[in-house]
Amino acid sequence: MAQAPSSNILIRKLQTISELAPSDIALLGNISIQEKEYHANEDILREGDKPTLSFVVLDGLIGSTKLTGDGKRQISSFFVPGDIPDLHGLHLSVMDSTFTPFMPTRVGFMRHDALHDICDQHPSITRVFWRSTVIDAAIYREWVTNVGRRDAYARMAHLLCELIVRLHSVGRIEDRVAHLPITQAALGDALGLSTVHVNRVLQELRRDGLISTVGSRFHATDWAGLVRAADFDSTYLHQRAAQTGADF
Amino acid sequence: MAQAPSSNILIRKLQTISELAPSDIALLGNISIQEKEYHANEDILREGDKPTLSFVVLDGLIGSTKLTGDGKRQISSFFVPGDIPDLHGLHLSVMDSTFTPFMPTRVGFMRHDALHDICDQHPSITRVFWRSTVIDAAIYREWVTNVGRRDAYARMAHLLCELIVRLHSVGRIEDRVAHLPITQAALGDALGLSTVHVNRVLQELRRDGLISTVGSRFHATDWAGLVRAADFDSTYLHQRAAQTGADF
DNA sequence: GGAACTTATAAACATATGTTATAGTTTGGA
DNA sequence: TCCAAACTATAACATATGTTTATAAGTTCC
Repeated sequence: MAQAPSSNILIRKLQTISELAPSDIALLGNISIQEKEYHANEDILREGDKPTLSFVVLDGLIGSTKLTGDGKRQISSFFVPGDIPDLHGLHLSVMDSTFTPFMPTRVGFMRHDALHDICDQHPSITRVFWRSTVIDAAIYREWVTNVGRRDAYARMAHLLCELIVRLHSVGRIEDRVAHLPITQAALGDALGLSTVHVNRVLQELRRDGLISTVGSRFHATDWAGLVRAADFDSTYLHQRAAQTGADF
Repeated sequence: MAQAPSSNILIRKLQTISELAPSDIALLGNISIQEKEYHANEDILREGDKPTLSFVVLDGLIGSTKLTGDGKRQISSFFVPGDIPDLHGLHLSVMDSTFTPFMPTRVGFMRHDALHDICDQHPSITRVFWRSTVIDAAIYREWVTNVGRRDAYARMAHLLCELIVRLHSVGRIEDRVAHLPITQAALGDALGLSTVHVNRVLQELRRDGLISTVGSRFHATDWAGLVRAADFDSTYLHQRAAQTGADF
C-alpha cells in the first residue's frame, strides 16, 4: 500500500492487477530479459509466426492487429509499458495476430522455456501471469461491446478512457496528458471507423470540451464528462486499487 | 489419433485443443461436478457477481453478454458443450459479463478451490486450462475484427462458420445440421446489428444458397461458399487437428 | 385447442458512417 | 534546413445499416 512503485515496469504493471509477495517480486525480477528496440510500424511478431519468446513492453505503444481477406485492418488491443502482449503465445503455437508498434518501442524478450520453468515451479507466478492473460481477454470482451454497440462518439471516448487509465496506472501520464501517437487512420482501425469519421468525432469531442490535443498528446480536459460520454466503467480492467476514479 | 472421443464432454473438448496424457484424463475425469439445469434466458452468473465456482457446459448453448449504459446488449461469445465459459473467473474476483443460456442448458459446476488445488499440483493440467482461456481470448480478438471490419453479410457468415466448426469438433453436428436456437434479435446482439438487418442478411445467405434453415436448425448447404463469404480461417480457434477444413 | 406471446418477414423511410477528393499541416530524414 | 511523405482537416456525396410500423407465422401454455 505505502510501497513505492517498482522501478521494474513489468513488476509495476503486475502489481496493478495482483498483490505480489516479496518472493514473487524476486522471482519476476530475475527473469532474464533481452532488450530490443523497434521503430514505428516495424512488426515485432506476425500472424502465422511460431514464437518461442514472449516480450514485455518497456517503453512505447503496441497494437495487436489483424488483416481481413480484403485488406482491411483491425486493431484488437493496445499494449502499454508493463504489458506482455503475447503472453498468450506461451500457450499457442501459431500467432493469430500481428504486433505492431505505433512509435519507437523498446521491448524485453523472455524465453518461453524459462517462463514455463518458472511457472511449473511456482504456482503463485502462474497465477499472476494467468490472471494477466485473463484480463487481456476481459479487455477484448469490452472491445467487442464497444465496437458492436456504441456509436462512434462514445466508442472513441471509451478508447481514450481505457488508454488513459491504463497509462496512469503504470505512471505514464505526465501533467495530466497522455502521449498517444496513434494516427487517425489507426484509431479508425481500432474502432472500426473510417479515417474521416475519426476526424469528425475527435473534433466533436474537442468542441464539447472533453479533450484537447497538442500533436499526439491527449488531455482529458473534462474527465468526468469523458467517462460519461464513453459509458466507461473500469471494472473490466480488473485493477487492484480503485485508482481509476482518480482525476486526471 | 485412433482414440475414440471421450464420453466426458469436458475431456472431449479439451482434447480438441490439447493432447492429453492418460494421467491428465484421469485427473480431469475425477473433478467433482455438480450438475444443474437452466432454462433459456435464466442467467447463470451476472455482471458484478463474485463466483466461487466455474462451470462446464454439458448440453445447450450459452452467451456471454454485456449491457451498455443505454440498455443495448452485446454478446461477446457463445459457448457450446464442453466449454468452460467462466474459467476466467478462476482468476478474476468480479464478473464483468453475464452468462445467459439461449436454450435449456445443463451445466456442471466445479469449485474454484478444487480447480486451484489440481492446478497447483499438476502443471500439465494448468497448461490445458490456461490454454483454454487463451483460446477464448483469441476468439474475442477475432470477434473484434469481425464486428469492426466485416460487413453484415460476411459477419453473419463468419459467426455461422465458427459455431459450426466448434459444434462439429465436439460431435454436436448431426446430419450436417447445427441446432442454433438463437433468435434474430440475439444474433443482432452478437453481431452488432439490428434485428431487421439480421433478417435481411439471413435471407441473402439463403438466396445465395449458402445456408438453409428449418426452424432453428442451420444447414450450411455450401460450406466452401460460406467460408469464402465469411473470410473464415479457423486458425484462431487453435484446434489440434485440422479437422476444420472438413465438409459439413 | 385456442389465447397470448414471441419471433420472423416486409416495406418505407431516416441517418450514422463510408467514400472520394482536395488542400493544408506536420514530421522526419537527407 | 528543406523536401517528400505522411497526416489532418473539410466538403460533397453515397450507402449500409438503423428505425418504425405492420402483419404473418410460430410457440407456449393454460
